[in-house]
Amino acid sequence: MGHSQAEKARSRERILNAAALQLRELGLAGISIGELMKSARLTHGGFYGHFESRDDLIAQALDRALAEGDASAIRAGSVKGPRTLKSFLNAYLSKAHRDDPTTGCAVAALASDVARADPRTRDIMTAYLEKSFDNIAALIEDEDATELAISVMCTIVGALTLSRVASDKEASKRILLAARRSILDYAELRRTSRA
Amino acid sequence: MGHSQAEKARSRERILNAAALQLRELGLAGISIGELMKSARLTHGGFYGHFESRDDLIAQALDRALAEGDASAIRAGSVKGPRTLKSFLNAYLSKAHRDDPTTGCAVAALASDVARADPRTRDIMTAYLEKSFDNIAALIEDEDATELAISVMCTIVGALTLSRVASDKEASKRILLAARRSILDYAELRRTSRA
DNA sequence: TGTACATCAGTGAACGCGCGTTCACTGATGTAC
DNA sequence: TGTACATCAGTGAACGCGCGTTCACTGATGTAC
Repeated sequence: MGHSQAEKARSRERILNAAALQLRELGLAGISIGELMKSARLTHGGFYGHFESRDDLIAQALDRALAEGDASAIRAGSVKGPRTLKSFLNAYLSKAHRDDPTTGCAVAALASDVARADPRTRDIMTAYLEKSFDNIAALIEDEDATELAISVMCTIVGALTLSRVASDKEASKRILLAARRSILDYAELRRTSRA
Repeated sequence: MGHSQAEKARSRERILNAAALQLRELGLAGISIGELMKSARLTHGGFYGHFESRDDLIAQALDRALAEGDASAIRAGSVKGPRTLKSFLNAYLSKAHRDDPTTGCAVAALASDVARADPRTRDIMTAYLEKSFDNIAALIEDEDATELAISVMCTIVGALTLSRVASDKEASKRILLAARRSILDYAELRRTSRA
């Protein structure tokens, strides 16, 4: 069985990582402690040695899912060359991201779930949203970068979510492309109209 | 008790209307047949005289919620004067709409839920999305109205959802305003740059 | 108009099930001598 | 180095609960005579 502090910490990590994936796959309501512990190669009873309650786990898993989705977007967006608005959009609005919610952006995967959740849970995503706005604003040269960044975030989250709703492959692709083109076109128009 | 066909149909309507509200309030996973029947002033057992199963109910309630949310947006958007992109956005991205999901747009309320649902459920929302794109396109004079309409839909659904996530009143308002201003600004820039 | 009967919308007890949570226990490891 | 004991991460049976679903039943209404 083993019981060093380090081993316990490792178990906790396995649970939390699995939860961050399952949260995005199944939604806030879809996570089950039994299934979660099974996928962390443990039995359900041990859960309460690591977390206070299901709510506590969900709060922490949401935090992790947000950080992880963010990190993977940053990685994917800068694979070739420097990180630009365009490279970021290409990664975020890609088929790969659409088809694998479990490792992707937790906002797109969980926004309407979290909108219905208790304030504590909403606080967690709200804090991440502010960070996202800043990150996107940093990719834009514009006199009102923050406002544009907020609207870009709304568009890409909406587009990714709706592309996952769309049961028709063609329609799904069209949503991703329309969002991507409109954002880049708008950014360009603002730049030229300023000159 | 009463048992004319008309009375049964009226019971069914009560159930379906309550379901359409509760779906947007609680999400696909949040609807409970017991609670639903209670709020339709019936007992749980009677449910199966009206619907085949919970899944069947959810499919029909989603359809109704989408239609109802759409109708209310159209009504609100045309209260004063003619229906324009601006008046539509004012209604859709309003505090009133943000604060009452139960009677509002079912896409904003349920998109990430439906993204995880079975194809049958996704079909229902997909069909509605296509209609929405057309409705929005009709409000725009643009040479590529459809593409713009898709991106507008993504932005307003994202904005409304994220404004409901935001636990801070100020931040929530800022999201609605940023989306509204960006969309109108973009539409305007396209118009002037064409000339 | 009044009585007897058929219909069937709605009732409520019962079902099996999976859930979150608790807790007495196990047994591998670390520590003391 | 070897033995005895304490620690405590993880186990698994048990809990109460609410869920979706089934079904024998009730009793108000509509119909036939």
